[in-house]
Amino acid sequence: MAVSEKRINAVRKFNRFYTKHVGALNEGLLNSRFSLTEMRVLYELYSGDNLTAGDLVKSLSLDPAYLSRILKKFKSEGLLKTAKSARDGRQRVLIFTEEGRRDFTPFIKASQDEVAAILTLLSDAEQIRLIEAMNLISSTLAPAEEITDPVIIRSHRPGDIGWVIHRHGALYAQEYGFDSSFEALVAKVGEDFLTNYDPEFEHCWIAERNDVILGSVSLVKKDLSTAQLRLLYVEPTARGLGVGRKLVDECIRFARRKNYVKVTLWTNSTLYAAIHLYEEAGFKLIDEEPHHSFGQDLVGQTWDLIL
Amino acid sequence: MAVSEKRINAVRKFNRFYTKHVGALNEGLLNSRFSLTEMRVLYELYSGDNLTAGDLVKSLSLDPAYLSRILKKFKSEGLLKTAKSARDGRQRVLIFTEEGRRDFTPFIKASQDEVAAILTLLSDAEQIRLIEAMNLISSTLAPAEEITDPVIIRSHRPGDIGWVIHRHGALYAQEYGFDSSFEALVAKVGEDFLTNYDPEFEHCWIAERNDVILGSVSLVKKDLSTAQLRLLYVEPTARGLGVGRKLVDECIRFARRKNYVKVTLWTNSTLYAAIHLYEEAGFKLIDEEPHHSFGQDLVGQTWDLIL
DNA sequence: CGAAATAATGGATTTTGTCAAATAAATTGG
DNA sequence: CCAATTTATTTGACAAAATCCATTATTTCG
Repeated sequence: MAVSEKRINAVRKFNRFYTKHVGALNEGLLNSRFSLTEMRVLYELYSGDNLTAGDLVKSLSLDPAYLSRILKKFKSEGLLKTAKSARDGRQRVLIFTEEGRRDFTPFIKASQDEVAAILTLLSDAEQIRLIEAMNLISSTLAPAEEITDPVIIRSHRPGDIGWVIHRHGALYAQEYGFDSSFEALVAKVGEDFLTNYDPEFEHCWIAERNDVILGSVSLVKKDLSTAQLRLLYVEPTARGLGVGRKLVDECIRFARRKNYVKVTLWTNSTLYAAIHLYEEAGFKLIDEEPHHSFGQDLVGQTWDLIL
Repeated sequence: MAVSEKRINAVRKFNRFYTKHVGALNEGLLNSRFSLTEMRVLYELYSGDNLTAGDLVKSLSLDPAYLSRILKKFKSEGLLKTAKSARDGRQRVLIFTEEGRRDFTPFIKASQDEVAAILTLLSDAEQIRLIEAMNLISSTLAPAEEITDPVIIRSHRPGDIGWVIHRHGALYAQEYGFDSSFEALVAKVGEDFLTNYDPEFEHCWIAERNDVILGSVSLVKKDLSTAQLRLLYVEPTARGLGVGRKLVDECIRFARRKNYVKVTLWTNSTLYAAIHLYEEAGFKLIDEEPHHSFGQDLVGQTWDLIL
């Protein structure tokens, strides 16, 4: 399948742009006593554990001979020490000395400061979008085996319900053409949740990675035995990470713990991704009914899960 | 304002990731007769026009002497020719010879093929998302002088009111320790606006730059002759751009146009930045009254502007 | 006009990276 | 078990890439 030449060149343009950008960042560290390659080696050793020369050769694509000399220098300076590997007598495990770790920490700090200086120029929203974009690129281009940062599920904090309203309003308008009355409905639900929230029997979960929110869901008390799942949302950029499944699972676990007998939810037939999640979790379609809302002809659905 | 360490490290992680990624791409071109730096010089010349050595030194951050040697080699190989600049006799304009252009084209092709090979592994939607993410990163990180993009004031769209709730909830919790009941109040106001919005006499303005929201304000009808300014918000990182002033001005202009007699607003005494804006716009403090709300002891203020 | 700044280059040197071969320990296949 | 092969690291010799300092030719500025 042919790929559009425009897209190819857009990617190449970004490659050149980012090469320059990283180059500029590295210049800041350039007047130190370590070269760029030495820095990369030290950083890899700093963050990894029990690494051998061979590991570094592979992960940094370095010439073994070159690396050997770099390590020799570090050893002679007292930054590193080596220990014969227990598993393989040919290997040396590389270990930072106390002094080495102390000497190198300032460079980590400097590198962090440089990035921080760039981030402070951006608004909170810009930072979030930047990191989301970076995560998207990494996970798209990374070989599957590479691990990405973990998705964390936490309880809601101030601002989170607003975020839920914001994202529902924006995304459903964009993808399904819903009008403002949908955002108004979500705002009503959100306001109701914030005002009447009973922590004993209700909860809201936020999924995030790197302090960037990826999705959310809430569970409220409908009556003594029934909980209602509401406002499930997953960022388009986070699809495929299992965020939706994790959120639904949290809901069900919480409902069980609180001795609810049933979890119910209302959704619309066009929201395939969400409905798929509900089916997988064991929800059954109870009722369907057409309605005209949010400027669209829709089919509302009620799904129940008996616990 | 401090930037989250998680975010800093997420960015640094991406930098390392992309350094490796580009490094891997470059390896493909490595067994050619050009070095990486030579390649970058040739790309720059290939895509730019009428460049001088100085231009390249700046855009690629190269040592002038080093570049001079690279160019000398290219000239001796017949890839490039130079012409004295008309504007400045010290400068030489660098021009690809026919032969040079012909010789270099295959490398462009090879680089395109390499990128194409990666893109073909992705679905159409993934390609689009990848490129969008790259564009976002480029425009976000482009050198400061290029970020003089204008701040635009526009009317609200779906999702915007949610954003207003989100940012109020998050920032006022962080800076003033307000609890969730504040977010609930904002959500109530927002929901009310969305539900009862009368475009003829009410409005909400969003300030944004590069499609990123920086602030907002709304004006609603209180009675026939009085408009109420509500929910003024400016991103902390956008302070000093005149966003707040622009938003308040819009409000007042709109109120005048709609023949309101008075604009009123309610705020709290601790919100100095906002109050300063109101004073500058001509608002007068009418009434003050202590209250306990949002988990804090506060002093509520009513300000009026007679039009 | 003369002094200072700028664009480009040459000389000398250092730093960085590469290739081939050597050493030493493990693994494999009979 | 042992010879052959493979793997992890090191050394030697060298080449390529990059830098520092000084110089020349122009231009710009006061």
